[in-house]
Amino acid sequence: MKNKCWWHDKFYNFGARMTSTRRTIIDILHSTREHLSVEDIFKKVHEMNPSTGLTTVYRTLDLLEQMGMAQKYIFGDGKARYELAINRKGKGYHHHLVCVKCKTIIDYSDFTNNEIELFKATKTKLLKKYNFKIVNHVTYFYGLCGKCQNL
Amino acid sequence: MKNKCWWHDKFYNFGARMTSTRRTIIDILHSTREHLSVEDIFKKVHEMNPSTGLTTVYRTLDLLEQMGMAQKYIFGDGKARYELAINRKGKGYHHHLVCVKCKTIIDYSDFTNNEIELFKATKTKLLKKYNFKIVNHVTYFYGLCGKCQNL
DNA sequence: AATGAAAATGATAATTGTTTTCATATAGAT
DNA sequence: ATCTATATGAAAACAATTATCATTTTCATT
Ligand SMILES: [Mn+2]
Ligand SMILES: [Mn+2]
Ligand SMILES: [Zn+2]
Ligand SMILES: [Zn+2]
Repeated sequence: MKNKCWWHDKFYNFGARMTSTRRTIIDILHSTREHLSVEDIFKKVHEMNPSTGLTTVYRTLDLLEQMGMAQKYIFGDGKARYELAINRKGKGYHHHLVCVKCKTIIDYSDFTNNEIELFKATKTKLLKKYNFKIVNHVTYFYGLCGKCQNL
Repeated sequence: MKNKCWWHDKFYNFGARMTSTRRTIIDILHSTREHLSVEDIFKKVHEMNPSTGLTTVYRTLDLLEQMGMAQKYIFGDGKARYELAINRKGKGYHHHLVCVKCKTIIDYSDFTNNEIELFKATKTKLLKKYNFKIVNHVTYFYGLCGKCQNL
């Protein structure tokens, strides 16, 4: 692994090394808008380098999550799914709409000011009332996507 | 199983029968404020009737969820947890605060009018914008409980 | 460029939570 | 009391994830 890239330092500061498999996985996550399962990612890695083991994919995703570079989701189909926390388009924090029928996942990030305000208020309230310090929150909206409503 | 109870009809309408194990499990869920794992529930059932199998506990919880009597949660420790949807104290829909350190789970149900209003608005917005029909939503607040903040 | 210690990897086995299977037992309508 | 659909328990199967350990790779130091 010769040439550096922007995340080299991130890894270094975390006491981790940059390897080609890790870079491949980051690239894969970068290049999709989907919420890939570990198996999905493994298959894609395998196309580039068939000698890579599934274990390494698990370990890398775990690392990325700990570094705050990736988000892990458990939508309810029994397998973890991952997404870059900060992607190329700067898409940051967002929620998810999960179709209970076809399992499609839609990102929902266009929050209204009202929604943003409210979260801040809730944060304050929970700290006061329950002495609970929120570091993040996750919301899943379950329902029916357009297609599935007409079946 | 002789005497009827209030949920007898609920079962009947669902084409399900009332059995002593099912009643035991409902009682267990009724008598706690915790979010019990399947294993937790199995242990308690086992105290009352050691011949009950774990499979039946799984099956019963599944049934209760399908009937809308229980809620299943996956908080992130890899095991499902259950809670009665409508309990004796009439506690209904609520969110959860999950301490990332000690894994304590706190119920959070005292929503402000503002919060309730906003959810309705969001529901409408999502239907309009994504043509997505929400049937329910789940929010997990992750953070540090009072105790764990001072460690 | 060669060296060496720390970190990463892959193959395999082990673990864990959950589901399936199937023969037997039970609920509850008749 | 009888009968049939439903529920059950034991065991095996399953699927996702994690642990183990010998080998390879990274990268700071020579
Ligand atoms: Mn997303
Ligand atoms: Mn709860
Ligand atoms: Zn759908
Ligand atoms: Zn805590």
